[in-house]
Amino acid sequence: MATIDDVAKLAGVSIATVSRVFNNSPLVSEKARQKVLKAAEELGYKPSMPARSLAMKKTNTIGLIVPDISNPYYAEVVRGIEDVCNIYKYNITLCNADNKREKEFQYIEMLKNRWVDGIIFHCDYFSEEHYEVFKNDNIKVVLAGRTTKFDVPYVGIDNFKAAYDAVNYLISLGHKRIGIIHGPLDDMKETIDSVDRLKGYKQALIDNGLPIYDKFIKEANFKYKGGYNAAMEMLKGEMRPTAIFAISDIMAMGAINAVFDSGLSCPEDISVMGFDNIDLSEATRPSLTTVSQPMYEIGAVAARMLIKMLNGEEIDDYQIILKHKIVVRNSCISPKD
Amino acid sequence: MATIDDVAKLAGVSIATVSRVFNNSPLVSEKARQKVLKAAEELGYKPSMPARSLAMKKTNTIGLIVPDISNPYYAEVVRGIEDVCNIYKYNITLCNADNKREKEFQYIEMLKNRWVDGIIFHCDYFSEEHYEVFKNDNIKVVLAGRTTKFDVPYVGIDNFKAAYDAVNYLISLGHKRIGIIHGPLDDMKETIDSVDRLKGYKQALIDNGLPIYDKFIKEANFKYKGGYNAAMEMLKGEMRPTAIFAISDIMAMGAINAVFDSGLSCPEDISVMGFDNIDLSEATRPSLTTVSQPMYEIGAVAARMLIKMLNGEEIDDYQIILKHKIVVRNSCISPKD
DNA sequence: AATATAACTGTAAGCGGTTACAGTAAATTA
DNA sequence: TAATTTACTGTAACCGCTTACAGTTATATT
Repeated sequence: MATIDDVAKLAGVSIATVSRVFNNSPLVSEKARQKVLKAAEELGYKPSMPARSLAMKKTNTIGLIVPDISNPYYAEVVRGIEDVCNIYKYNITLCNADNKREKEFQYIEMLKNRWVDGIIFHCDYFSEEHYEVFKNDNIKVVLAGRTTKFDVPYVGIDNFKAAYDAVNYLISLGHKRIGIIHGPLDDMKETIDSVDRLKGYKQALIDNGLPIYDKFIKEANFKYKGGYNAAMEMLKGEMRPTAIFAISDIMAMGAINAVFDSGLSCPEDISVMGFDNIDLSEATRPSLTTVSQPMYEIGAVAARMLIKMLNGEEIDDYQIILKHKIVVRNSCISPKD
Repeated sequence: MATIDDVAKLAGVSIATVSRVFNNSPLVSEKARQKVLKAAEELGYKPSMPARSLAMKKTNTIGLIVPDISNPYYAEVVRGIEDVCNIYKYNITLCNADNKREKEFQYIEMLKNRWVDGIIFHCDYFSEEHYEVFKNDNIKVVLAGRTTKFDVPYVGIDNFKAAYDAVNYLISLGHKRIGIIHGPLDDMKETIDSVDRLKGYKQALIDNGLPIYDKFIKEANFKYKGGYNAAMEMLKGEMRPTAIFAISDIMAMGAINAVFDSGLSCPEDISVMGFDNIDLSEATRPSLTTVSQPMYEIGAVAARMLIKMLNGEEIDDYQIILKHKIVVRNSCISPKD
């Protein structure tokens, strides 16, 4: 590969001039600029990023840590991130940490050694430990899809409110016995999706003067099968709910099929509501009424914010809550009784 | 951040020794090694990748170009890639090219300037132009999920054979009127998924002495709605197929719902077969009989091959065809008549 | 015409590492 | 004990770029 020296020699100028041309410095005469451009063209020269990074202490790269890219939810977020990074000439280094603390820190360490300009971090739970690491190493970071009590920039949604609204919607339809299928709760740490959504669910019931039945609260693993099994159990026995709120669409799909396999029909006997509004939620039968999360926007806005931070631009708000909304389709109707 | 000089000073050795320690050179005394390690520990020193990359002309980074990460199919492939890259201490730079030639070349150029050690390339159609670019720039590349007639390493599946097997399966069930919903054909270029699968479909019919009806061949866009519309049209009018083969699961889901919305039932009236075996294909009702593509393995094997190439290791086979298989579920049964 | 200014241009010192090569001290060998 | 070998260690050049600073022209000013 041609280097800056080759170009300088061929163009008959110094390497400083070549560098200036490629950095759009105004300190170059038009004549010199043309000579350099011509020489570069001839040699197929493009500046080497690693060399430039070393000299400028800037890599134009953003590290991206997500739990699992093969999950459609994160894939959509990442797409949003990549799109805006591409616009601003940033590159993305992708890391799958599987929500494992150890892997996360390992990746953070590695991204640091690679001098990434900043990190977009997406995890289930942003702990104090995370906070400390980012703070001590002075790493520019924005949290995607998650809020936190720590002083860290983020863009996410209000999970509590979203679940609250969802359950309220079901109640407004006339439902009084509403089940929930939530995700793993760990140690009931705050600000996990599952915890917040579960809280929102409970609060909605309370605010409407409805009782909370433990039998109607089931934990699953965010997978289809998990949703299926949880719903199956919930539907066993005498008293069953008239509606089930699954906090992910995938689990909701499992729930719908569990309803059918229990000899009941959806939505006639049991309404099922999802969360996320993934592409396929309109493909189920019945199509899924769900809470829509703006996944692409979460990614795009987070990336935009980070890039602004890197450029030292003014930022109005470091903690952004994007709006969720209820998408009404066919899986929820008023109960018969 | 501490540099190698800081460590050298603190440890009372030269930077060469520090470098040797971090490169596991045997040319260091145990005493010196300990001093260096201690000093590094104390300063929190880790070698800078950009500097190292410049000196060694190796970035330990692999460029990854896919059409669209938000498509679950590619997301799964990417996960496979990332997992093995992580094992071998490689990093991934992710690029979404949307199957646009221009974006692809732009990204290739950019990855080159970043001195990535190699590229894993996933596109719909690998053209001569692509071949030339990779060849001229002497870029190490492996194609994922795609075969080609050019002399380029790849790991993919045999789309022709896969479609052939799928249609054969339907025929073995007793179907004689089988429709296909394929993807965009462009200019009928070779080695596009769609073209190969369409050919496999036709060949299976021919080999079984069945007629090919144009009416039963519909083009769609790999989306749910596209599959739905294509199936709807196919089901209109007098003569309709008894089975529909959609070359992606998503389109198959559309087809299933089109069957229902036509007042027919699946699989009793119309069998529907998919392609890919994405996670959700077991979540549909009826669950989807489909051709399984080993997406994760495609990614993992491609990454492993590229890394071997980068290490100059021996490689048995530069062109690997992974096995597909028919996954029998409930959406296909024998026709009534 | 001499001087000041503007407009470029080049030299050289980094950026943080790797590594060839030369040097030194200790251990072996003769 | 001297010579040779072994086992480290350090010096310095280099990787390809940026940029401060010191020129060097050409142009404008007095």
